[in-house]
Amino acid sequence: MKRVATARRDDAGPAYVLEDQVGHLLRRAHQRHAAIFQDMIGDAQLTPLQFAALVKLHDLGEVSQNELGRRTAMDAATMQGVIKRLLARGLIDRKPDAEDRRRVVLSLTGDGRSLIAAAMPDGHAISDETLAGLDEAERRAFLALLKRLT
Amino acid sequence: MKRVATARRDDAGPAYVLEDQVGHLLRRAHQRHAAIFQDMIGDAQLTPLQFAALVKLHDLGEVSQNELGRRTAMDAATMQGVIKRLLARGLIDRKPDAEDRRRVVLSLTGDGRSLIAAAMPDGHAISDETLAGLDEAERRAFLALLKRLT
DNA sequence: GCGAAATCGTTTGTATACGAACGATGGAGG
DNA sequence: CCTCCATCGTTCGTATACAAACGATTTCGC
Repeated sequence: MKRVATARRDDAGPAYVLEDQVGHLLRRAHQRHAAIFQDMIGDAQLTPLQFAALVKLHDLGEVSQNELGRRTAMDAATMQGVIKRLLARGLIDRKPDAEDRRRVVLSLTGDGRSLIAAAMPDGHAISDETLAGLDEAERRAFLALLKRLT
Repeated sequence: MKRVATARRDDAGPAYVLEDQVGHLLRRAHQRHAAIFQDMIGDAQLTPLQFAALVKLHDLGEVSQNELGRRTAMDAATMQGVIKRLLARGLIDRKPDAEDRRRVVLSLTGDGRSLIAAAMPDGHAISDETLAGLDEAERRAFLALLKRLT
């Protein structure tokens, strides 16, 4: 008897189909989200990471650079670049921490505060559009499972 | 009556919670997968994209550079770098296409073929470990939903 | 045929992503 | 007090990721 499902493969293991691998699918879904983000973020001209950093600064008020990195899942080296660009655009402030001289304290400027407040609805629309193919129940199920993979 | 769930927010829209956004979750899941990949790929010293390119070349035999990019979801500029590094390691060959002088034809070398054959089981193990938190039914449901987001 | 449009591969510039190493500082323990 | 260790922010090197523009080539429309 020949196996039907695996056709002409004689080895024991299942075939490695790139399109079925979770890593490949995660990468493609992330690509699509980034494209949607860029299309829908509008005038703000923010990248997903810059948006995330501003949102967290909006939530937290003042926070050290490394702590902001942990809250937004960026490592210290990546944080450098993101912070540098937000500083250059005058969206955030930076001052030394009085109690720990290793640290710097980050916070939003007035420009940063109004820009992220205006962009917040876009953030919701972007998440919505990314999940456009799924109905409400499927979205809840997908997000719950996705959270367990982090 | 005050709303309980939204506490002190007076606006109409839902709060923007970074940790609940699909883009942020996709990014973190992809980060975790990349870390697992690096841990488990072993001696082969391949990145996820290099692995994907070799797998597709293994499946297809000969293919143009742009076509390989489409099959692996890489744009032409990204492809450049990946192909350059695989060429430098002697894992792939490159020759002009006789019928279309714009194209180059890519294929695996003997080294490339044996390396990807040896690494294929690692690919399965990496996908398995990435999904470690989910049972069989959850994995199927998650992958089916994830495919619909690409 | 022939001019326009599309495709192929390349290069440049910007922005993640992260390992590794670094100097400066802070905290813990003897 | 003083040494060891951890943490903070920085820099360097490598590898995606993609927009944009480019020259060379092919195909399409008429």
